Parts: sequence; structure tokens; C-alpha cells
Amino acid sequence: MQNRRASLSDVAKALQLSPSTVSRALAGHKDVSEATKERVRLLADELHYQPNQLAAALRRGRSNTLGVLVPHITGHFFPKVLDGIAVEASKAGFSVMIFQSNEDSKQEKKNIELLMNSQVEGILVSLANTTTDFSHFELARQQNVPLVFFDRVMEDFRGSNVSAVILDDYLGAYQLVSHLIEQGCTRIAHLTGLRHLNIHRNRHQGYRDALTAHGLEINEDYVAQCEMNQYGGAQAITEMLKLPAPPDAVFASNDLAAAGAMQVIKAHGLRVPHDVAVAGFSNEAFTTLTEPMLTTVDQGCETMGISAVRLLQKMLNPNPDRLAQPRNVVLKPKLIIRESSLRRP
Amino acid sequence: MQNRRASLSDVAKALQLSPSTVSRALAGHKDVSEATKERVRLLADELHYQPNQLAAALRRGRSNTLGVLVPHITGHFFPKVLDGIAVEASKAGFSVMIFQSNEDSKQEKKNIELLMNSQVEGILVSLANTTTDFSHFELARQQNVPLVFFDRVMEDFRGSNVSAVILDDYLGAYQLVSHLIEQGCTRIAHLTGLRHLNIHRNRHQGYRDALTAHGLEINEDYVAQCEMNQYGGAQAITEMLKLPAPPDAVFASNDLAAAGAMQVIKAHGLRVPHDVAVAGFSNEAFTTLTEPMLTTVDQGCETMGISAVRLLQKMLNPNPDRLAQPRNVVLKPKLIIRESSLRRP
DNA sequence: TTGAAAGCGCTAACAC
DNA sequence: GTGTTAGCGCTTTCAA
Repeated sequence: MQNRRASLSDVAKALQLSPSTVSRALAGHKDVSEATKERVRLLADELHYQPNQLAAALRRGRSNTLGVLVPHITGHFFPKVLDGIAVEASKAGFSVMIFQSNEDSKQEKKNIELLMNSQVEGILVSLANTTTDFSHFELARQQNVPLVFFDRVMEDFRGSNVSAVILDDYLGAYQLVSHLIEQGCTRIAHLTGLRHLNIHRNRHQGYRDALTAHGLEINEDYVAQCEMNQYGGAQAITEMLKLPAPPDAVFASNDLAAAGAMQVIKAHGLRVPHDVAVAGFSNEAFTTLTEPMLTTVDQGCETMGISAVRLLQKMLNPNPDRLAQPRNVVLKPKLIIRESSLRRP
Repeated sequence: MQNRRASLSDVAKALQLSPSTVSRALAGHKDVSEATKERVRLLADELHYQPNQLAAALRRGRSNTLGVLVPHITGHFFPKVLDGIAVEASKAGFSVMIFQSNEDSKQEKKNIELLMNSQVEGILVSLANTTTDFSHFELARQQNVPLVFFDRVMEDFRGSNVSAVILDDYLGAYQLVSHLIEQGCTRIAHLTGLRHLNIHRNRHQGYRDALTAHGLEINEDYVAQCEMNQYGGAQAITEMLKLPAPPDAVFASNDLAAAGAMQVIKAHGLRVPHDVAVAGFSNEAFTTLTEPMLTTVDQGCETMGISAVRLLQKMLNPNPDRLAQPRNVVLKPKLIIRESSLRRP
């Protein structure tokens, strides 16, 4: 039953034409007669002819495929960004090959190699949180395959064919903490993730600077590094509530940790936001389902995906007149104020 | 700066060997001398040689790539399944090419063609909810590319190279509704999605049969078709609460709709679960963050992805002795009972 | 307007 | 053990 697929030359033979003419006809080349084009199209349809991309790509040296490498494919953030990437890539006629590193630097290296072997025309990548050695990206650089980092970026990169899209995490955190201060909070805690990742480092710095700018002291007792999930947030806040002067606000670097903390706070009989205000980061879907609804920072995830693809396109088609070097894009976060932090309505 | 990548014959030339020997050496073929292998490996490393998959695939007639087509890449369910697929595919040495149909049948068709053109060795697909015409899948069937449907399946398919992985949605719904009845609920509402999709039809049937089996009448006033999101659930329940005898339990075909309904119920001053019990379907992450926590049905999403890939592998390597025809896999759901439905602790 | 020929980079028969 | 040869299916000069 092995129904071999029809090839270009099958179509050519049946029509007593040469493969080249058929190729041109299907490509819509203008110097093929309308009559021939029509004959070709008709038979191609009938035979369910589908061009072999592999062969075309090999010949052309262009695969029309983009590679994407994310730490994981689950959760809220990455799927949204992937959505943006997929939509924008599709518009530009690219297929997308997706891999996940599972936060493992070894996997990341392997996946970069796989993508390179698949002759992708560019790679969009968000780093695994274990990655501290970046040599595997040299491969892409050397072979001149454009690289766009998004969200979790390699900060000390340099070179002509690397760029990045990030959110202004610092600004988001700064605004959020300023908001908490304006609500009358003075003992503001911060639950942070691994700080060798730019996102967490920047959010933390935004926290510190907002406090300082408003004349508040930084108390290291109010800063905890924890797993950025429900359980981690719960654990961290449990400790802090034992302090002689427990925090009157919690800013967690992501929403899950914030939600976990909020549950513990309420379980202690404390009211949110009146005793302790709570805020997260990411604007996940569930933030309107907690009680009270969670104040957070929206990251414009799809925008990030779209920007990344557009940046890549610019790198693939460099504008010759103005010196359109790869640039870095910094997206603006958006503060989403909800009940969990609103003490003064 | 265009650093052309090193090819097999570059390595061969530099070593005064033939390309075939180099190819065999790198493939670990046993009839190449250890000495040669070593020389080859060393130089390949040094030149950062990366095999061109496109060329290899074209030559071999095997692309080592699987195609995946999902309605959308966001939300809870599909990313989880994709995770399972990605992990299992990677184990088997496959790369994965992912497309989303955006619930649009036209897109679906286009994407299937794209996948076929990319010479994927098999396709995993979950249908768009607008798909009623299945002719675009004929393409794959004709060319003998195995097709595995998951979750949202084409039900009237037949043929040698199509199979499916589904959850026993009927059973999940049946068990869940039985549980509500055991909790003393008698006026159980159902919020359902478009019933031409197998998942919603089956969940609804499970609901009806559970009621009947327990001697309860089916009241169509308690059945609403709505958008399966927070807003849709909220709207639907708002109407029902106006009934002379409003429901004392709500089973929504997904968690978001359940959560939306729960918010409205509480806003009406009714207690969950004592006045109205609430249950959803899918066990999304946020179901432990609502108040009370939401009773739901776990779908084992990763398992579905893993099963789908395994099924595909069996279809690619048919077992010659026993008549290992493609089979359908039906996964068992798992009831997750939480506070939102627990009236009798 | 069409055809002939070459070749993208790799693998696999078949030789030696 | 290693080399020679042919060819996967397509595109693209170049020539007619």
C-alpha cells in the first residue's frame, strides 16, 4: 500500500515537460506560458503533489524554519510567548521547530546542536536557569545563524549576530513596590528566585531601589530566596511571619509564589490586604481567581514573541542603507492593581 | 564574516580520506579502523563539524521529525501534552515540529500540508473545534504517513494508518457526578461546550447517565452550553440562579468555567459547597488556589502525550509476528476531590 | 518559453 | 578498511 508521493519529475514526465519547467510553473515564474502553468497546476493537484521541502531547502540553502529553545513548554509564560512566536513566524512563512531544555544546560547544548543540524535560519532562545557557560552558542555565532535571546538572556554577549528581547523587569518591580509603599506599607518583603538569572536579579534591584528612593531601609530579613512556586512561597512567608515585626506586604517575583504566600497569610488569620498586602509578577490567568484577586505585573508575553521574530527577520534581511545592526528590545511592563494590594480604595 | 559551515567532504579532504569513510567513522561503523575514527572525530570537533540533517534526511528518506498540530499552544492542557510529546519524542531521537490551528479548520489544512512537505515521519494532531470536514487528513493517509489523534479525535476514521489516544471523558464525568450525588446534591447543573467535539459530548453523556443511574431526573433547565471560560461559566450560572429551584451543584466541563461560576455563586451570598457544590474538569494548576479549592478530574496530560508518541512508534515499526495494528488508547481519568464539593467530610 | 546539466551534503551499494 | 559511484528531489544557471 506504500503510496510513494508524487515528485516533481513524476509530474514532468506525465506532462512531457522538463522538471525545471514544472518547478518554474509551480513557483509562478513569469516566463512560463499561462497554458503550461495551468496544465501543471491541474496535474499537480490531481496527483496530490506536495513539494519536498527537504530537497528544496538543501538546494536553496534556506530551510524556512526557525528554531525555538525554551526552558519548558508548560506554565503560563512560555506558551504565551510561543504563541506570539508561532503566529508571527507563520506570517513570515517560517515553520517553527521547538525544543525544551528542561532547565538543563546539557540539554540546551544538545538542542542547539540539533537546531543547527536542522539548518534552521535563526534561533530564538530563553536560557535554562542552570546555564552559566555559554560556549554552545558560539556554534551559532560562528556559522552566522542569528540568535535572539528572549526573557532570560545571555548578558555578556557581544558580536554581530546576537540580540535580545527583554521585559523591563526592573521597572515593573520598581513600580509595583512604589505602589505598595503608596498604599502605606513599610515592611515590604521580597520573595526572589535564583539571582543569576537576569529577570530575578533585575526584579530584586527594582525592589531595593524603590525602597531606597522612598526613604525606607532595606532589611535583609525581609528578603528570601525560594523556589518560585506555590510551595516555595508558602514556606518562605511562614518563616517571615515568625519575625518580631513581620512584613506588612509581600512582593513575590512570580504569581505562584505570591499565591502560596497569600494562602499562608490568610491561614494565619491575617487579612489581605489590610494586614499584609500581596503582589506577584506575570499576570497569570489564575490571578483573577484568587481571593482577593492578585495585584501583579503584566509582561505582554505575546508581544515578546512577536518582537523576537521581528528582530530575527531584521537580522536575516539587514537593511543596507542605514546601519541596521541587531538591536535589543526592552518591553515595558504594565502594573495590574487588584484587591490584594489595595488598602486605600 | 560568512563562516561557511564545514561539510563532510571538507573533513574528508583535510584528512585525505573519502567522504564515505568519514561518514562511516562518525556513524561509528564497525569496519573503520579505530585510528581513523579517532582522527576523524578530532578534526570534526576542531572544525565544529555539524552534519546537515536536511541532506541526510533527503538521502535516507527519513527525517527524524514528528509533526504536531494543536488547536492552540496556550492554556493548561495542550502545553502539558506537548511536554509529554516532546520528552518522549526526544527519547526516541525525533525532533518535533509544532503548529497551531487556532481552532481554524483552514489553518489546520494548511498546517497539515506544511508538515507533509517537511517530510515528517508521523503526525500527532488534536482537532480544531471548527473541523467537520476531514479531507485534509486524506493526504497523510494516502502517503502512508501515520496519524495519531489525541484528545479531540476524528471519530469516523477508518484505515490502516490512523489511531487515537483519548481520555475516558465519559467515565470521568460519570464518576464526578456520582460523587456529587453521594454528597447529597439532587439538582445538578452542567455547563458544557460545543457538543460536536467528542470530549464535550462524552462528558455530557456521563453526566446524564450518572443522574439516571441514581434515579434522578434530567432537567434541561440545568444544562447550559456556554463558552468554556471564566466569563462563560459566570454568565451561565447567573441565569440558572434565577430559576425557582436553582441548582445545588454545578459540574462544568472545564475548570475555568467552574471557577467563573463559583465566583458568581459566592457573590450571591451562597456558600460553596454547602449551598452549591462546584466541580470542574482538567485539574488545572489554579484549582488549588481558588477558595474553596476546586474538585476536578485529572486528565494525565503528559501521559496522553507519551502514549501518543509510543503509538506512533508502533505504527512506524510494525511488529511483524503479531498483527500489531494501530490501536486506540483510552486513558483513565482520576477524580480529584477537594473542598468545593465536600459537604460530608 | 523551455530543456539540459549541475550540484546542495549526505549515505549506501558495490568494488577493491 | 577504504574508495568509487550514484542519487535522494529540488532549483538554477546557461544554452537553445
